[in-house]
Amino acid sequence: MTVNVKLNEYDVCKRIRDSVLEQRLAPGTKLTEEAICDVFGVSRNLVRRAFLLLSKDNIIDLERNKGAAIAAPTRTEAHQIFEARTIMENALLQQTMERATASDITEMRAHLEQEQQALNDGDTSLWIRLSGEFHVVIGRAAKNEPMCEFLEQLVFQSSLILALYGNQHAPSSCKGGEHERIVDAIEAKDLDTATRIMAEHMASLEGLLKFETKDTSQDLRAILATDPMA
Amino acid sequence: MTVNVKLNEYDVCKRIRDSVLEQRLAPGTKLTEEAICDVFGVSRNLVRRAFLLLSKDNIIDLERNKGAAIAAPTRTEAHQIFEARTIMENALLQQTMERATASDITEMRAHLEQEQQALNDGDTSLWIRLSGEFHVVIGRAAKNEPMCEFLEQLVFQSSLILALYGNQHAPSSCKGGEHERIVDAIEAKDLDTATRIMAEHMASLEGLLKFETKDTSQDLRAILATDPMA
DNA sequence: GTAAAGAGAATTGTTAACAATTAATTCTTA
DNA sequence: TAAGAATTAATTGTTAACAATTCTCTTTAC
Repeated sequence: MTVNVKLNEYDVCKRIRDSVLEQRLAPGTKLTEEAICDVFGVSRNLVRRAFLLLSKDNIIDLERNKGAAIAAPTRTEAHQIFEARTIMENALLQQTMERATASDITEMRAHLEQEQQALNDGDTSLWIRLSGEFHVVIGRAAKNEPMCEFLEQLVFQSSLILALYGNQHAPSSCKGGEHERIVDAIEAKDLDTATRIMAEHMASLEGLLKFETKDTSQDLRAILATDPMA
Repeated sequence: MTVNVKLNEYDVCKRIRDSVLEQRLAPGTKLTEEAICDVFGVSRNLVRRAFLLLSKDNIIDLERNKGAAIAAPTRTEAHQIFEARTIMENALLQQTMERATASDITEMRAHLEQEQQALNDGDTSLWIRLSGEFHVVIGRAAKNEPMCEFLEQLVFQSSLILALYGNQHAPSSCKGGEHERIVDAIEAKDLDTATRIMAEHMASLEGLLKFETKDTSQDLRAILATDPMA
C-alpha cells in the first residue's frame, strides 16, 4: 500500500509532470481541479498552486476562468524549442567536455545501464523518460545550474512535442547507441565527435515529427493514480 | 489618483519585480504576506500565489513556514548566472544577426533613445531597467521565444547581483555607447564586431562585482507603493 | 432544421476563519 | 547577568463556504 505522506504543491507538480513525460497524459488533455484533488487526495487550493507552477514551466496551459490543459505546442513553438535545445546541448557539451569529472562519467555510464535495462524489460515509458534524462545528466556535468535547468525544461518539452507530433517516439531513435557514443567521446575529450553525434542525434529526433492532430480525451484517474516510486 | 483596477497575481509579481529591478528593493529584504497585502490591497491568497511565481523565477527565496525574501545569490550562483548570460547573449546575437528585420533595428534605435533620455533626465533607476531591457530587445530579434525568455531571466538576475555586489552599478558601465555600437554592428551584419563588443560589455559588467555583504532592512510600503505606470 | 436565448449544472475564483508553525518576549534559575 | 524554559505574539499554512464565470442542455422562434 502506498504510504500516505501529505503531498505539497511540488509533489503534485512532479506527479503530473512524470505522467506527461511517460506519455500517460497526452498533450491537450483537460485537467479539472476536482479530478486532481480526488486523484491525489489534496485540497483545491494546493492543486491551483500546482497548476500555477506547471504553467510557468509550460507544462500546462492555464487560462483564466477556463482551467488547465496539458500544453500542446504549436508547430512554430515546437521548432523554436528544438532549435533552443540544439543550441543549449551544444553549449553545455563544450563546458561538460572541460569540466566533467571521473564521477560524472561514472554517473553517465550508470545512466546508460538504466536505459539499457528499461529497453530490455520492455518498459517503454520508463525508457522514454530515461532517454530524456540522459541529456540532463550530460548537462549537469557542465556545472552551470541555470543553463542545466533550462535544458531540463527544453528536454521535457521535446518529449511533449514528440508525444504530440511524433510518429512513434519509442525506440526508433536513441537506440542506435548514440548516447553511449556521446559518453565515449566525452571521456576521450573529443569535442568534435561529441558535437557531431549530438547534432545528428537532435536532427534525427526532430526528423520524427509529423505535425498532424491527435485525439486527447483520457481517463485522468487511471493515468495519474500510479505512483512511480511505489 | 491611481485607478483601482483589480490586480491579479501576475500584476503583483511585476510590481515587485520592477521594484527589485530599479533597486528600490534590495536583495535579502524580507517580504511578509501581510505587508504586500496592504501595499497592493489584495488578498493573502493572491500574494501567496505571486510569491510562488516569483520564487520560480528565482526573484525571491521561499522557505516553507519561513516566508519570502528577495533573492540574494551567492558568489558561485552569481558567477554561473553571468556565465550563462554570456553564452546566451552570444548564441542569440548570432541568430539576431541572421534574422533581425528593419523594424527590429528601428526598435533597437528607439530603445537607445529611451536610455539616453533617462540618462539625461538623471532618472537612474529607470536607466538601470532600460539598460537591462536593451539586451532583451536584441534577443527578441533572434525570434526564439524560449531562449529570449531565459535571457530575460538572466538579465534580471544580473541586475539583482549588481545591486548586491556591485560597487556602484549606475552609469559606470554601458554608458560608453557600447549599446549603440552593438546595434551599429548588427545593422552592418558585422558578427565579429558585435560579438566582441558584447563580450567586452559582459566582462566589464562582471568586473563591477565586489562580493561583500550589505545591509538589507527597508520600508516596504514606501518602496512598493509607487506605480511606475502612473 | 438551425440558431438564438435561457435555465441549470459544472467549474473556477475569492474570501475569511481557523490551525500550525515560527519568532519574540517574559520569566525563572543558577 | 546570562542561559534556558515557558508564554505570548506574529506569521504562515489550510480549509470550507460562498461568489462569479463558463459550459451544457433544453426550449423557443424563425
